[in-house]
Parts: sequence; structure tokens; C-alpha cells
Amino acid sequence: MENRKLKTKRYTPGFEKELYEKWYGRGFFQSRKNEKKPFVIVIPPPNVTGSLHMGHALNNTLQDILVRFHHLLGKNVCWVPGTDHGGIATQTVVEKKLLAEGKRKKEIGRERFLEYMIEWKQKYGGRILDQLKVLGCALDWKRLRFTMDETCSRAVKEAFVRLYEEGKIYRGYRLINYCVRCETSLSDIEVEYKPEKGKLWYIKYPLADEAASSVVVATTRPETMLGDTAVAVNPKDKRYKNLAGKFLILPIIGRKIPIIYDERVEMDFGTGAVKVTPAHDFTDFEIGKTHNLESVKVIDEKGLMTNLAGEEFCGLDRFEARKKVVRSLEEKGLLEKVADYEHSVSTCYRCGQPIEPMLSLQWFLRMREIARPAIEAVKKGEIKFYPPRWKSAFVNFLENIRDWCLSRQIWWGHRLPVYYCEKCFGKSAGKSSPENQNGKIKKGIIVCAEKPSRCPVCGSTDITQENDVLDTWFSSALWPFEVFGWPKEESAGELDYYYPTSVLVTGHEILYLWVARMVMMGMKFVGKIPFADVYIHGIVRDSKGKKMSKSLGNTIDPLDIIEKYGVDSLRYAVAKQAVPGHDLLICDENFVSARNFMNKIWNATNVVLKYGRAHDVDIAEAKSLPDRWILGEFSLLLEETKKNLGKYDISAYARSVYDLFWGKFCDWFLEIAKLEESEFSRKLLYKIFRDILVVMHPVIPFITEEIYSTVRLPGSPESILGNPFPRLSFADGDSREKITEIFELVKGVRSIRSLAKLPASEKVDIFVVTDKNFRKAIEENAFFIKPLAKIGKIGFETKPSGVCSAFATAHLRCLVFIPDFDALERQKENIKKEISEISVYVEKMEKLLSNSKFLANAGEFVIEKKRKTLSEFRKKKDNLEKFIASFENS
RNA sequence: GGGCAAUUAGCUCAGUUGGUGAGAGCAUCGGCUUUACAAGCCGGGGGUCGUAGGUUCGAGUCCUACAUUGCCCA
Repeated sequence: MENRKLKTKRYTPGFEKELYEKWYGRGFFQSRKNEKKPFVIVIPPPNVTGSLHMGHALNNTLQDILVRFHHLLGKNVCWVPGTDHGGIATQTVVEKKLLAEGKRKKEIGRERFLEYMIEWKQKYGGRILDQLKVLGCALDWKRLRFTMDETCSRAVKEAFVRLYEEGKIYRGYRLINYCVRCETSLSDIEVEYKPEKGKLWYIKYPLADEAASSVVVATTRPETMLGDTAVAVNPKDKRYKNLAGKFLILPIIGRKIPIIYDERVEMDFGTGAVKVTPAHDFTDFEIGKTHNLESVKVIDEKGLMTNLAGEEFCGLDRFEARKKVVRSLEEKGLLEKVADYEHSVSTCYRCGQPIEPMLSLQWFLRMREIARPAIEAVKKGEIKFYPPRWKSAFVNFLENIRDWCLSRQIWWGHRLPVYYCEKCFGKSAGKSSPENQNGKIKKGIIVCAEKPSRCPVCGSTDITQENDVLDTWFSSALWPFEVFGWPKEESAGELDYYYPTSVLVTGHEILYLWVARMVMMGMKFVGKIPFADVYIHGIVRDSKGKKMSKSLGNTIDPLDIIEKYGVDSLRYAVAKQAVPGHDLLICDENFVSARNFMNKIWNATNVVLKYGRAHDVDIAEAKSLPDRWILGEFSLLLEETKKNLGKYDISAYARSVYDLFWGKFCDWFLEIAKLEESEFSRKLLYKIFRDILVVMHPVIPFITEEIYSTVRLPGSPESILGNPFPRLSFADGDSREKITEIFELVKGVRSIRSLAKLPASEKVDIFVVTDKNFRKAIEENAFFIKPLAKIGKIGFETKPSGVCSAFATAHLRCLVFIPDFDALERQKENIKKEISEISVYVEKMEKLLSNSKFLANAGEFVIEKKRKTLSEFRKKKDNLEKFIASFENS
């Protein structure tokens, strides 16, 4: 027996950091282009402001499982780490911090502010990366990227210039979504709709010619009436047929506005007559275009009323103005009624504040054409979704895609590579006028990667760069290829080798914001899809199914969990919950249960070590039933693991290793091993244990490595990661059937013992009636059957006298001699109950097998299987009946 | 308003192309200081598979409607 032991009696985490450093130091995570097939993942770059939350823990655990699994399979694995500059979110964080120090962004100026930002990023931007190391992520740190570093900036500029030169990017005066809190425009998919219990105000607009009569319009936003330039009704609406050509007087403002007819007006909204505010509503903007209406901007970028809203309201906050407008209308007797009204309000996905649709000069990317190849790729199945149901949503999004508002009025990000020649620009049009609506007027606009020294048209040096920065997602869209050096020519080799990547792992929240855009940009610039598979995992929720959020106070901090239970427990718990297509409901019990599993593995190690370590065994020599059985089970596990991880069913993988390790290896094989004396079996015990460690390694890398370092043989790979994924193909149905029956025998005896409340020390004798095959199997394996079931003698031929209870299986009948009459009675009842249950089933089965339609329609395999099951059930029933009969007779 | 998903034991979930006494873990109850493990071991109880129809020799699995919940889009 060996003296080798683990350092602690219990699973006691604390060894992780050292192991990570070892892996890193040995370069296990580093990938270089070679002849092998690569397996590539680019990390969804976390925001630099971020610190590890459960979502990250899940997302990165799943990726790490895949990465380590493919590493074991012998692929050239490359997992690229990085962080995202996270425009608005990051700027807000730093802005708040500065504000706490009494510094205002606008006062200190753009340059100084950016210095603060960079300083802040240097200081805290690496936090999340360190946390990924704690989590165990096998990332190739030499490839670390930041979306605003040199290579990424170059890619962003290149992409922007190319798109501009192709006419895909244009500047336009459009209605866009504007967040007055973040003080920037947003793209249409950065807007979230939230239901809100609001009001519907019914306002009278007097007719211009006949002040006594009026048209009543209903609105949820009375403050915008100050910018109305028409009232619209549906041409089919009979109620308003007689108003054609008439004008109304806009209350408060006194502007004369026309009544127009437009099919886009919903007749059943309010009174059927709606106010039209082209500058502050998307539908109204469209209607305004059709009818050549003026756009009157009454709310500015800070959410305050403009001078066009009238002196009385100018400078008021939009919600204050609402109150004042309503009061004013009331005073004038123009407010007909107010009703409760539930509607959805568009809000900013970053800060949750109501969005202000705003007429504004912005830069846009034409999407239709760019989306087309992406649609094709998905439809053809070149890109697969797991679970597949996301495919149709994805295609639907791309097919209805609208132009992308690229510019943001913030400072942190990639400043647009757009320059204005003040001289030329001045000639064409004023900056704030609605020039360039069709993207055709380019005078004075210079788009190039580096700032030009003089205007190529007039030679002026009076050149200024566009103030706006690009939407953060624009740079994220280039992520899968910019990390491999695009567009630099000398990187072509790497790009060719690593791109397309193998799989993208992410949650569905950013399917459109990010995934879709990567696909479009990848196809646009590299001409190939960026990844073959998109694995969409669930969202981490609390035990009641609520999304975790700081405001609800139901968050779980992964670092706390790591502290308390160890990082492997955290990883195992989330992996086990990661059922495809389901969100993850996580609570403390999940971690406790995972930790217990870690402890089980830890403790089992000591038993294995007790029986020594041995070099590989030749499985062809496996003779004993338990050996052949565990080989078969392990072989199945290997097959299942490959199958499950191949289809990103991480949960099934996690559960199957648990079942095998605990339910089969520990509960049976290890217990048998303790009683085993064959040298081959001892060697096999070690081999199977070591191989299971390898199979479990992807999900629980630290504990498996720690144990491996203790159990490994001299001359074997130093790290568990240096081992190949076990290869074994072993199937022996006969052993499986026999050992299953033997386990039934053990469990049957245990059950009767338990019912009879026998003390553990008291052995029972049993009498078994079975055929010679099973008898042989029982005799050969009595060395473990007896101790595991606390059996004294096993008789086969002469039935001993005495009181007995009994049970039966398909192949055997077993009498258990016990001193307790009550138990016997209980058992008799159980058996009678079981007989009647089986009878019902047997009858059903007999009926089925005599049903000609079944015999005609069902497959041969099914019929054969049924026949076999029926005969087994008949035998079992027969065995049980024989027992009852023998009991009644004795 | 349009679409998608889910609904199986108290909880979280498995359940292969329809093929049959309905599965696991956790929780619960009873027993056990069993020399790896009480973070454990052994045993037990617990389910008209959301509801109502339909297809089929056969439905947890397929179809239809409805209900509830969640999500996406508008």
C-alpha cells in the first residue's frame, strides 16, 4: 500500500492560484499557428468598468469548458482575451467619480477628461481580467486586446473609411433616439420598451375659421404639442370627412396648422385625430416628410424646452413643461378630458431614462446590402445557432434592419475619422441645417484614417475633426478579425489560420447588438463568416426566476462564492444548470451541492491512492464482472461527453460525470475495489480514476489538476492538460445485465434489512433461486455481494428453514432469513402489491403483443424488445408468486 | 399587436426518430459514530407529465385550441 495522500483531509480550496500560474508559465494557453486544426474562440470582451458578476462567471466557464475539452482532444486551441471600452457606460462611471471630486466634464474639457479616462482604465481596467484568471480561464494572454488599443483603432478607422468610400456611410439630418441623461444619440436597437401607466390627454384644437368648433386630439405627451405642425386623420375615417382643406389654431402657440389625411393614423387611438410633431415622434416624422410639414424642435439635447416652444416654456424641463402645458390648456378650457392609459415608453438601455426622439445631424450606416450575405449564411446553415430557435429571430432582425446611427455625442471612444474643411464646408451648408439628406453632398467633408494637413480641394489648413465618437458596437463588430491583425497585410497568415473562429458563446441579450453585426462586418471585410456556431446560453436568475440586479438586491457575487466554496464548485454549479435554451436559476444550494461533489472526488482520491498507482493496463485482459462493467460505463461516458459537448449541452456533460463518478464509480466500483484482490482490478481502478479526472477537468480544472499532481506517475505528463482525452471503446452487454442483476440482489437484501430494522452488525442468510449463469455470476462475485449487503451465507440448492422475507427480479428469486415477523408481513404486502402492479403491466403487454396492428406497424426491433421485457416481467411475477405460495404453504 | 419558448415529484431539471410498470439531483422522512467521505452511507415516501380535444395499435413525446409564465420584436 502506498503512503501518498492529499494534503488535506477535506476538499480545501486554496491551491488554485499556484496552479493557474503553472499553466500560464508552461504556456498551455498559448497558441501559435501550426499544422494542427485550430479551435478558436474570441471572448465576448467585458466592459473595462466591469467586475465579475454571475453572467461573466457563466459565460466564461462555458467557454473555458469548451476550450479545455478541445485542448484535451489535441486541437490547437486559441481563446483570445480582451476588454471593451464600453463608451457610454465607462464614461458615466468616470464622470460620476470626477463629479464626486467636484470636477465637471465640460469644465475640464475633452482632452483633460480623456486623460482621466485613460488613467482610470489603466488603474481599474485590468480588474475583470484578473478575475477571469481566478475563474481559471485558459485564455491566451499574449493576445490580450482592448477595443481602443492601437490595432483595434486602426481596424476601426479602416472599416469606417472603406464603408464611407463605398457610399455606405452617410451623414444625415434625421429623427434619432436621444438620451438626454447620457446626452447622446442611440441606435434604434439600444432602445428598450417599458410598459408605463400614463395618461391620455384629450385636447381641443379650435378650427381656424370657426373658433366655436374644434377637433379633439388625444396624446400621451402634451408638451410636444408646442411643436405640432399638423393634425392628421385617417382618410377612411368617416367622422372627419368634412374637414378636408381646413386649418386649426394650435393652442398656446397660436400657429395655424393644416388638417391632413394619412393612412398611417390609427382610427381607434383616442379620437382618431392625432397631433403631428415631426421633430419628436417617429411616425410623425414620416408623415411630415410625406406632407412636407415643417419640423419644429421644441425639446433640446438636455431635455429642456427650446425657444421655439415659446417664451413661457423655454428652458423648462420636458416633464415640467408637460404639467405647465396641461395647466395652461385647462385654464383656456381646451382640455376636454384625461384618461388613464397604459402604453410602452421607449427608454435608454444604459440608464433607463425615457428616450427623446430628436431631429439631429448624425452619421449613419446603410445596412440593407450589408445584411444580405449574413441572411444567406444563416439561412444556408453556414452559421448554426444552439439552440436553433434563435435562427428565425436572427434572420427576421436582419431582414427588417434599418440604418445604423453610428455617431455618439460622448468623448470616450473612437472619434470618427471625419474631418471638416471649414472653408469648403462653410460654402456648402451650415452644420446644423438639414443638408445632405441623401448622403450626396460631401463638400468639405474629408474621411480618412489620419488627419489631413490640408484640404484636398481648396488646400486650406483650417481643418477640424468631427467631435462625435463611434457607437462602441461598431468596434465590437470587428472583434473576431481585428484581434488577428486585420487589416494589416502581414497578419494575413494568422487571420487565415484562426478565422473563422469555431464558436461564439454569448447570452441572447446582445444577439442583434453584437452577434449580428459581427456576422455582417466579418462577411463584409474578410469575406467569410466570423464563426461557425453561435452558442446562446441562458441568463443567470435568482431562485425565484428574477433577473439578478443590484437594485433588487438579489445578486450573487461570484467572488464570494469562490471564497466560500472554491472556484471549481462555482464552475460546476453553473455548468450543471446550463441546460440548453433555459435560463439558470441559481441559489446557494447549487454551490453547496457542487462543493459536496468536490469533496467526494477529493476523498475518493485517498481510497484510490491506497491501492497504488500503475501504468496502463491492457483492457483486453479485463475478466471480472465489475471491471468489465465499469469499462463499459466509462466508455459510454466518453461517448456521451463528446456528443454533449459537441452540441453545447454543458449541463448534460456536467450531470453525466457526476452520475458516473458518484453513482457508479464511488457507490459501487470503489466499494468493490476495497474487497478486490486481483492485481489487474487494482491497476484498472487507478487507470479509470485518472481518466475520469481528465474527463472532468474541463469543468473543474483546479481540483482535477491538484489531485492529478498527487496521483500522477513519474514519467506521465506533468499537467493534466498534457494528457490526451481518453480513448476507449468497450461494450459488454452481458456483463452489464449480470451486474445489474447482482446490484438488484444487493439492494433487495438491503431493503429488507432496512424494513426489518436489522442492526448493521447482524448478517442475514439468503437463498437464491436462479439459472446456472446467474448462479455462477453470484458465486464468483460473492466476495463483494456478501459484505455490501451484509449477507452471511448464500444458499442455492437446499432451502434453509426459518422465517424469511423475499423479493424477486427477472432472473432470480431471493429469500432473506430474518428474525422479524412484522417485517415479513410488511414484505408480503409489498410483494402482493407488486404482483398486482406487474399483472396490470403484463396484461397490457400481452394485449399489445397479440394486437395484429401493432405487430404489423411496429418495427421488428421494438417487437423483439417488447417480447423480451414481457418474458422478464412474467418471470419476475412468477418468482414473486412462488414466494407467496411457499410462504402460505409453510 | 406579431413571434418564440416553457409548463413532468415540494424545488431545479432529464426524458433520443412516438414504443410503455414515469427518471435524476436537491429537499423531505426513517435508520447508521460502517476506517475515503456526516460536505457521508443505507433505505423509504412522493407525479391523473398545465387543461381540453384530436391523430395513432400505442402520446410526457406529434397536431389543434385554451390557460399560465417568461422572452424577443413593434
